[in-house]
Amino acid sequence: MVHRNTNAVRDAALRGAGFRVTPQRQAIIRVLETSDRPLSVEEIISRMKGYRSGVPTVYRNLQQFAEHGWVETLVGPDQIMRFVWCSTSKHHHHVQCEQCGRAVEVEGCALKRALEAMEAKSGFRITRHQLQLFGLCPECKGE
Amino acid sequence: MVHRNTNAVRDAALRGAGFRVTPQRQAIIRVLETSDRPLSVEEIISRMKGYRSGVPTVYRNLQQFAEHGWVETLVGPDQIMRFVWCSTSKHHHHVQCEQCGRAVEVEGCALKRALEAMEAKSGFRITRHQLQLFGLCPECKGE
DNA sequence: ATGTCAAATGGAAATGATTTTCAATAACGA
DNA sequence: TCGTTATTGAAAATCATTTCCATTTGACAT
Repeated sequence: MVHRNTNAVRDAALRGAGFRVTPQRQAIIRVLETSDRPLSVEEIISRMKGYRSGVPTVYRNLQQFAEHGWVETLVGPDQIMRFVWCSTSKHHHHVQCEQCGRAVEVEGCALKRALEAMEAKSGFRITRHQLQLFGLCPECKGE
Repeated sequence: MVHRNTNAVRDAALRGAGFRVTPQRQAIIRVLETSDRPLSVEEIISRMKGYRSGVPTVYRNLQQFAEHGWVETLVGPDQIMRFVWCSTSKHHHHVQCEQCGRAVEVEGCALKRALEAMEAKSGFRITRHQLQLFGLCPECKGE
């Protein structure tokens, strides 16, 4: 029930954005939505059940999804692109656990005041920012 | 006078960190110190006066400098590594102008309060963060 | 000065993630 | 059902970064 409904919502979103509904796209979204951490293309493909997309297809779709604000693309020091599904299209950030790798969204953005201070200091008008947070998740910090 | 003094300071810093003083290292540092924006390895090499380093040498040194906190490595969506010289080893951020590309350091970090709010929301203990700021520099926002 | 030796360099080759090409396939409106 | 057009994916290309390794060089001791 829930599952079927989720799929319907997803397909409607795809169509609404002008996408055709293909099993590849569905599979990519399904994997990202159920992942608790950012995934590389390789990881996305290996986690697909029942359907295996080609590499270029996954890259292409992720790029398109990113343009729609559905996924965020993260490039760490290892130079590998990783992708997180964004449940909200509102401005938000991700915190990732340095121990277990799990990442969660932090909705909203508490940076307003800080950005104003930095604008004053630098003389720049700050129009865009990207914040990556790392730390310990509730479980990992517990021990 | 000033120039000679700057060189002496730089060489002393290199020796102090256990590096040998080579013309390549001096050239890399000189280019980064006098750049008003992050540079790729290709750009660093093409800006060297009088001395041209090999590509692997530049990468190796930049990595070492980054480990010492002398440079910050930025990887943008174009997947190319760019490097900025950090005049201070204290925590700071960089704002880059989206129009002209110029980047400046914003010393200090006004995020303390914001990070506490995000810790409360997420349940994570935030230990590290990376903030990239973009906007318009004083000149470019003027028109 | 000179010798010694580990650190440093750099050309060439390797690596490997991402992108391009293009022919085949499939979604979807008519 | 059919035709149009987006989408897919295997293979090849791209290209920034890294590795290899033979050669050079900085720094210290003699």
